[in-house]
Amino acid sequence: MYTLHNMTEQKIKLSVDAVVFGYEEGVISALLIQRKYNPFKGKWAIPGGFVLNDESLETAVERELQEETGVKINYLEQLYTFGAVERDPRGRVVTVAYVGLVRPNTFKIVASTDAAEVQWFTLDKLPELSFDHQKILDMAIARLQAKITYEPIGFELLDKKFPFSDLEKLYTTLLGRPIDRRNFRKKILSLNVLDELDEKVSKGSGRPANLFQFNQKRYFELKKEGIIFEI
Amino acid sequence: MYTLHNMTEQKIKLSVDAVVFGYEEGVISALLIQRKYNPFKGKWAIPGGFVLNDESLETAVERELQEETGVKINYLEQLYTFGAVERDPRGRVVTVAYVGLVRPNTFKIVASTDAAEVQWFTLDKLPELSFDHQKILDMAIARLQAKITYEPIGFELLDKKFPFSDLEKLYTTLLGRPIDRRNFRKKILSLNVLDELDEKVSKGSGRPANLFQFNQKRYFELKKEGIIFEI
DNA sequence: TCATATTGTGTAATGTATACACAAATATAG
DNA sequence: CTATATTTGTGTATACATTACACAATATGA
Repeated sequence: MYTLHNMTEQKIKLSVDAVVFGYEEGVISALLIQRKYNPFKGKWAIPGGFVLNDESLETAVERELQEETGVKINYLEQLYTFGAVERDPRGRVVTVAYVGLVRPNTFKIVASTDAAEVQWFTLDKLPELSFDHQKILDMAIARLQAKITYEPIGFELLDKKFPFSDLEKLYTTLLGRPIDRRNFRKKILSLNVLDELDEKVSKGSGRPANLFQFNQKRYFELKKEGIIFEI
Repeated sequence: MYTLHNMTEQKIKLSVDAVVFGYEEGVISALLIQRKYNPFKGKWAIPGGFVLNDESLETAVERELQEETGVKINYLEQLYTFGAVERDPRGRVVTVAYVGLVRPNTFKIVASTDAAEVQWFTLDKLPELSFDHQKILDMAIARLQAKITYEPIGFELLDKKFPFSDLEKLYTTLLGRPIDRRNFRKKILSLNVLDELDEKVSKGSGRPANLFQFNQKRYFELKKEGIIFEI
């Protein structure tokens, strides 16, 4: 243990990184930047950067995402802190990793500051990543897959109003296995967190679908009563 | 985003803290230290300290625990990273918090370095804590309660060989609600991760109990096959 | 208007969780 | 030594939840 005054020799830098997931038309993607500078110049990485002295970790993540990619994050949660001694060739850098969810269709991604390029990569076609970012991304995927079964975070990836089939397709994709449509619908509706709207939408052929909307207020009420979301 | 060379102005210190739980005779306790120096001199806190430049976060936790309390940790997992700007009056300190489980009867706790005192506190009689440590402890309790229902970490708090009633009492305590003995036993045994030994133990009056032992190897095999532990 | 595509819906069978009571083996008190 | 108290060990019936499964309704496009 050291008191702070004789800890001036601590040379550890603190950064934040965010694995940002987006979903569109049955495909999950992660947002990556191409590094403009060394180390790993030209290689892909998850967006992130160093924390400023007077900003919280969450603020840092949001600022970096804004700066590097133009993304406006919809849902953000801390994932894990990676502190292996040799994870950054520049020196000791500990990074607090986050998972973010966004609706890709609500904005345009634009590379800036230290990102040469920003791009969505579908999870089955990821490029080689810098640092230990593959490990971080793997953990983020695992977290997302686990979490959608016990927290209603899937809605953060869909439009505010969505047909039930979108939700079903999202879960099929995320869980990587088929879902029985009838049972899934029954279960989700029995959770009482979806409002069925008086609007229909038809995409191409087939019977038009009713639109639904996640009722977050109702969810928090139920959560307070100890009623849990589980799929 | 900043590159490392112009980040020499980052003044953030990184520490680790550990909420260490122990269990004995139906009671869960947390290990706390009494601070020897300011800030919060004389007040209780969870053990921890600053990370050295060339050690991993886990190494730092184990070192600090050893230095301050003499504890040999049995199970350690990262909990959350706390980075609020004003959480430490000395300046910006971000801390990576861990949860540790130990068997209190396997060693003697001893205060040293910056701990004036080390003591086990049962969870219903916790003292006022320094910094944001109450928040950390609350989160640690929540994590422990949640985790014992889907990972076999309860065994880390018991003796290697234990009667079934110990396990049952542990779960009753942790979950804070009564458990049906027969159903609990059925469920745990059906998970196939306990070896029933040919040893009996009798504590006071009553029929002597058979001893059981957690078979970690078997657990990992089952986990690899995707068979999950759930209570 | 016919074929094709997608949404919307109920029931039976299976599996899982819960509720519940008494005999066996020991210690202790009389 | 016997009776009583204490703790362990065990099975079955019921309620509840999950799963499997098929066809009608409503649209588009040829």
